[in-house]
Amino acid sequence: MDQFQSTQPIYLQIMEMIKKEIVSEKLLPQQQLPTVRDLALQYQVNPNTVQRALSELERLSLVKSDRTIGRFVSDDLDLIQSLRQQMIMEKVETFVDDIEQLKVTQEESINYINQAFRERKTK
Amino acid sequence: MDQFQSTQPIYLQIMEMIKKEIVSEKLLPQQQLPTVRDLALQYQVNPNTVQRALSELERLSLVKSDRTIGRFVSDDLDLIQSLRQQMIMEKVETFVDDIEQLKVTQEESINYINQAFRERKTK
DNA sequence: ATTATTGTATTAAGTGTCTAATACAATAAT
DNA sequence: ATTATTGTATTAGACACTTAATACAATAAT
Repeated sequence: MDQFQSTQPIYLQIMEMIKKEIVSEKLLPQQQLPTVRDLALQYQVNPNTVQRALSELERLSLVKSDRTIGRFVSDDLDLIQSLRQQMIMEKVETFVDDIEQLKVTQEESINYINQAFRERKTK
Repeated sequence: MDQFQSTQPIYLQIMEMIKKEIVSEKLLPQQQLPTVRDLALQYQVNPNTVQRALSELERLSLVKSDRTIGRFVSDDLDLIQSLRQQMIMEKVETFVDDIEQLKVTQEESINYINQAFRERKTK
């Protein structure tokens, strides 16, 4: 489970992974997260690195920690929903930026996207 | 012109920028690049950082340097073409990965993409 | 021949990330 | 009451990236 790319800080990559799990409801509102130590084992990184990712998520109010009980996903549905929308738009804008710089037209882009989705459904 | 994001090494970001300029023919085959020192001024970074980006590009055979003359874009059209295709596919796959993790459907994705293109054309 | 310009190399210092080891604080579980 | 488990904090060291300052090598321009 060495899933990290070397060019981006690991704590940011962990943040992003957990954010995705929250907005896609793999982690539900109020659900308890694994402990810092367990996540560190799971991700094969130092507990401090997980701690850093989690405190950033706490800064965004996406998780709350009760000392000695554990950490829980926020129950603020509006916050989660608006974060999801924001993440979607950011991915879309970045993609269209990139693809335009590569001189790919709108029609070609759509074809590529459809093709990629098609390939995923077959496997 | 402080266009760099802090979480990715600058030399990689410069590499990516120049690669995009080559595959999109803003830099033509055999065209001379600015000097290391000029690029450093232009990007507002240390010459060593530019040097690192350029020697990576040289490792990929995308540029060649003639000592004391300067650096030139490769004239290998096949290489450039296949790099472009590879970059496109990588952006597409990454986008579809991300968007699926955000629980966005194929149809919704297409709508978002079309919308983003539409907005660009009006401004 | 001399000078200027090119790419290249080296050394030192500063910063951020990550790990390791350890400890503390609060409280649920026993 | 005691113990175990939770989040949190601290200190030290290793490593990669970046900057700064400087120098060298090769050759085009003069």
